[in-house]
Amino acid sequence: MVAQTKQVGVHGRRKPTILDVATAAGVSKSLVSMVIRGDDRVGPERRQAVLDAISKLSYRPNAMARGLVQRRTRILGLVISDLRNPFFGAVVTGIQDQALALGYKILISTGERRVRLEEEAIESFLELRVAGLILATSQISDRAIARAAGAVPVVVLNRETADEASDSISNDNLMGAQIAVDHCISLGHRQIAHVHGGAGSAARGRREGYERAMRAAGLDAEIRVFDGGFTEDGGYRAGRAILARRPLPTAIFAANDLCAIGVLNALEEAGLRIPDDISLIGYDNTTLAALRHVSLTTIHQPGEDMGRLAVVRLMERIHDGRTEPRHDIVSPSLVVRATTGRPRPEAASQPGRVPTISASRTSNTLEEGGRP
Amino acid sequence: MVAQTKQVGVHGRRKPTILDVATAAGVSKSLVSMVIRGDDRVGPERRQAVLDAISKLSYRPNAMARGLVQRRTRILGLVISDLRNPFFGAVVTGIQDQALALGYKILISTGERRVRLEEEAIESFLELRVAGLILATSQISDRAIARAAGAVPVVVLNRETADEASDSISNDNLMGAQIAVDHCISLGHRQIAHVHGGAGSAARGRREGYERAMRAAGLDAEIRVFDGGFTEDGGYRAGRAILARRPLPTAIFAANDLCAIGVLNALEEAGLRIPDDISLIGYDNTTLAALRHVSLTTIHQPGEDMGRLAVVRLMERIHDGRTEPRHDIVSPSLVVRATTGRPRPEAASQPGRVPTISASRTSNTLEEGGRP
DNA sequence: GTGAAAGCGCTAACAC
DNA sequence: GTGTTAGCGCTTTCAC
Repeated sequence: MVAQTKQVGVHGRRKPTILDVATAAGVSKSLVSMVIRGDDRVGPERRQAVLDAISKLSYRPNAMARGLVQRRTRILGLVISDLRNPFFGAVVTGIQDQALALGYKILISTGERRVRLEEEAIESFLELRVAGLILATSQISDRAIARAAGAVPVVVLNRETADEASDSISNDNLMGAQIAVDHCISLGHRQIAHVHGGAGSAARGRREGYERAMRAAGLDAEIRVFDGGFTEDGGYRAGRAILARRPLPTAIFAANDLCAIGVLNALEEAGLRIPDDISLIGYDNTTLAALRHVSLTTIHQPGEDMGRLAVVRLMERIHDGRTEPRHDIVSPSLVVRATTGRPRPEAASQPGRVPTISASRTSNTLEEGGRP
Repeated sequence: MVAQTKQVGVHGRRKPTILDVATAAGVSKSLVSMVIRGDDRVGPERRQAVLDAISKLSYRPNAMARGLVQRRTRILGLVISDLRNPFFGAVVTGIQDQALALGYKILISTGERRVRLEEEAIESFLELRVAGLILATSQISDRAIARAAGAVPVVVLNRETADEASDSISNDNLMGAQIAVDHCISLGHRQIAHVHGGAGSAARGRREGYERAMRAAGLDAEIRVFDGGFTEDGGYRAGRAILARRPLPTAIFAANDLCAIGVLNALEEAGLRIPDDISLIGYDNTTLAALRHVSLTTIHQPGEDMGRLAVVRLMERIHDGRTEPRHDIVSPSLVVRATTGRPRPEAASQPGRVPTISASRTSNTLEEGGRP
């Protein structure tokens, strides 16, 4: 009765169950269960017998069966919209660290920036009965978030939720954008353009911050917003659009690092030198920005900390039964690297230089750009 | 009997089951089940009643219960060692595409380059009874792979497995490395160093290919291997090590793009110009290499295709019952960008080049460093 | 300490 | 077409 042989390929073989282990070890089901769960009131010899049987059969407990009966899992679902954005690498590290420390596993799903897929990913996690959900995606609808939050604790990263039922952790995009703009202004720039990040709320905040800072500096008339997106490609297109208009801005604040890189590509392609001809500043302080070869001035947000905090917030709901929403806002900060400098004294419209690929922006370009 | 109220926070509430839906709709469990599964022999009015009840209760089928009884899931597990390596972005895209098309979902887990965590991730997937496993990690032990392959179809990416039970898909690292070295040689380089990628088998293959190509060209005496790793950091350290020895190589073949970027950083920091002073070539053709600002000559491997193929191979085992292992090797190809060029003809100045102020300064540094 | 029994939520025959 | 029934593999009282 134990060994029915219905074999389809190597893996069609029926996997051993706890009952098989019990039989092999000559004990009962529950004894095996206790051993697996580390219950201490099991005799050492029987425990060993069970352990032997487990390894002999290479038995692996069925997480579904266990989850079913316990009515819970220790899995946290993480939905990331764009795996290629290195900012999420930092976030994942933080989440993973904290979750592991608390005995939870994390499973990641990505919709590859397609809203439909992302919502399906959430749905799948919910069907799997994950203990909590971390949403690092700006594209999903509020409705979808509310739906999810009705079923399981949810924390949303870098997105303002009007939702009462979910927590959120964001960096202060308004502040970050203002810091970025103020940095440019303090260097002497006035014509500062912004490349907008698209539909998400993080993008909206950054844009809003940009406009506020410009207005606060009396630069209302200089506000220029170009459509871009959170991708290199979007940035590249925005860069081309910027180049097509006159006068050129003397500084550009891009929605995020990826986008800034795209802008950078477009500018360099046109023979402009950064920061001599145009200053450029990004957002996120990803590893990309830190590459010495890129050396992008940017706004730092503490991704790892945000990831860790997300798990903590989840646990408060899961274990402590908290129900009031919490919305944490972490402060961004400025990281000055090599893509921002003083504007040229003379009008900025001489893209005639021959750009050599590697020497276009090395150490003493700053001297030249800074010359009075 | 249906509504027992054991409430812990908002989410402690017992989630609706198929029975609740049946009661609400005034039908039986199995009728509900049929509706959910899209069985066509259900009357339209009852179907609608069920659908209404489902949405009213916001019922969500329990994937664990379903999986338990069906003894299978339609989930593919993907273990990635390093989310920050953009090469895997492409791989994930390919896998996701193909899996979705075939009605499978994918779940990703990462060990953040820590072997222990990666093996635990595999174990978790196995306990979850995933239908198949894709391993994109070079660090895991053969033993662990064999273990996994004993339980479920496994395909390993970019790693040679001696294992009989699992499939693999790799690019031809030997060939790729040879292409890289030959490219350098054809440009006139002889002193070509290699930055080794560490413990993985992909790294080993690339190193082996490097050495073979060098020997084939009669450059046995010029073989220089520096420890690096598949990270920017490792590359940076290797770059420093290279700089500390004389004579400097005229070209460097790095284990992968990330590593090459690190080398690049070290070289530029020392004032060297690429490719004028030293040529540099990477591996993977990640988005990183394609950034115009980096513009790294590199070896392309078709990540998306490899991802898609991985899913296909899995399906062959899952559905067609294939049991003989298949080991696919895809061909890498050369992508020439801006980091490789002819070696300097012994400290002579390069005509036809328009050096900027900074460029002339940095080239001086090199002459000094390169003098015997 | 240990074993028997009762489900967890669902699907899949199998009757009606 | 529709309802009834018997488990899937596991944990968890509760007797012994």
